[in-house]
Amino acid sequence: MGEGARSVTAKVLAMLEAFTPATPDLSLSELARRAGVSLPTAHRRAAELVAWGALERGADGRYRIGLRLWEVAALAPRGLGLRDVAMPFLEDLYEVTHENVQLAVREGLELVFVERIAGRHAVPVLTRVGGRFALHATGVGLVLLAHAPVEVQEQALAAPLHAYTPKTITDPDRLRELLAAVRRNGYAVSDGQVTLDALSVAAPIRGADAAVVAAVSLVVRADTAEPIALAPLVQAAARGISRMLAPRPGGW
Amino acid sequence: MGEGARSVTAKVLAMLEAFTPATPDLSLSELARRAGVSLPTAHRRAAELVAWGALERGADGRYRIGLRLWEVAALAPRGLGLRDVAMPFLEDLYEVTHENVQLAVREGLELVFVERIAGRHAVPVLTRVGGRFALHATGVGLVLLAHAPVEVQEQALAAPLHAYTPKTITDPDRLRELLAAVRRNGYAVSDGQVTLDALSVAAPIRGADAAVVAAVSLVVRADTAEPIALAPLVQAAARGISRMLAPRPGGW
DNA sequence: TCCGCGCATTCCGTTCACCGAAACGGGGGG
DNA sequence: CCCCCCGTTTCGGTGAACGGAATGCGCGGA
Repeated sequence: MGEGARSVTAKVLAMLEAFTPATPDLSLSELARRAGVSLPTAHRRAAELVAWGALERGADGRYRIGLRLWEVAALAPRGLGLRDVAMPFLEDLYEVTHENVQLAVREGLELVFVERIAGRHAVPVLTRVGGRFALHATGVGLVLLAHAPVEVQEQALAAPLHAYTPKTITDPDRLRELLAAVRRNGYAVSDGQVTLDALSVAAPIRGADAAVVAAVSLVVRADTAEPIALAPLVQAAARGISRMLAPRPGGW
Repeated sequence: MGEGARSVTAKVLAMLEAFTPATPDLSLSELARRAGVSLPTAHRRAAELVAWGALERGADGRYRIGLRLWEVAALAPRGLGLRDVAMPFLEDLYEVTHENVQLAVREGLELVFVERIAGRHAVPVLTRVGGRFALHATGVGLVLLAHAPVEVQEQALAAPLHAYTPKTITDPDRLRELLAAVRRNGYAVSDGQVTLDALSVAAPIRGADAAVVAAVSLVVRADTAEPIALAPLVQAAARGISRMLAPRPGGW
């Protein structure tokens, strides 16, 4: 949001944005400070947001994101809309492997995790439904980047690429080659590129116009499987989901 | 929202609320009409919401709920926060049965579905993640109502109760008895009360202070199982989730 | 072809919704 | 007692927000 004079809408949105996974509940003063609005303004806007249900205020006086906001947000076609279509296929993939299954979409230069199914014994992963991550390291991220518009690819490669582990590929030229291989192979592999103990294989999901709109991946413990063995599974799930997203009356 | 003069925040929220499962995408005029704001106002506010990501405008000029809103809303403790905790148990329940698994919370006089896992061959159910439903007919609804504050129960029973099928219990006295049985038994059964072909068994999930904060259910095709056989499964899942919600450092 | 309708976008004079500094009261700690 | 932080309320000033009107566009029907 711009500095100085800000619209009411901008302030309200800034207040919603003040909540993060690290700060899921906030006092009024914290909320005002994080949103960059004065205390009385935060107080007034918060009262409205609470009355509507976008925020909830607990007995402790602290604010949290409210269920009503989530209800409305659940209508986002690229969020739960996509997830609803994909869910049966994600379930199948999970059931066969009992490993992490992830569904993600690209948002600008990042990915957003739309769904994640993980059993209790699956390898821990640094992802959260609704959370964002870089494109260049994860399996789903690589798929989304490989199929993104060229401008997006070049933009992503022009920025400094964070090295999550010694195996993360941060050299733009190497990454370009990798992205070309992803497009050629029809799947991406991320081996120890996010955490050293995790291997993920991801495949592209195509939407109504055959453009890649999301990616699905399996994340397993490194050294427990070969990517080649996992790829057909993941690709089958991706193809199934793509089929469901294909054009038809009232389609997505 | 009040009539006549309305705050900016109220108008913005009314615009978000204009989207429904039946109308997930709207033209500007439709959005303005549904939200009860003038066209220029809707145009201005929509532009801000789109810039921030709460709404997305497609090439067709139509507006949809945006991914950014969902990202923020994913932080709702009673939404995906609860779902994250419950997911492994829901998965277990799904895997044993391959039937519909549902997770819901109470919001006023209605329930909101927080999660739903359904295989491709499960009985069709009238539920949608993020959607609302009455309390008096579904398994999860009965559990939530049975454990709701007395004022809520009396309020719900005082309203006209919709009969989804001839088997739906709409008589307040009969419903009171049923709710008492739910509390006694530790689970609820809804047999043909929502759709004639569906039987659901639900159990309460308790939060940090042992109060019932959610309910989990299994929905199967009627006449394919006995509630008594399903109840222990559902209750085990509910107990597992409750355990994860129990007080502990940084707990939910 | 012309006309009517609905749509989306922009303009502009008016006004009241919104603002934040300040005040107030409460709680906790030294 | 003083200090600090918090949350809530007050109130005069003002500019952000408003909507009717105008404009231009596309579409369908006569």
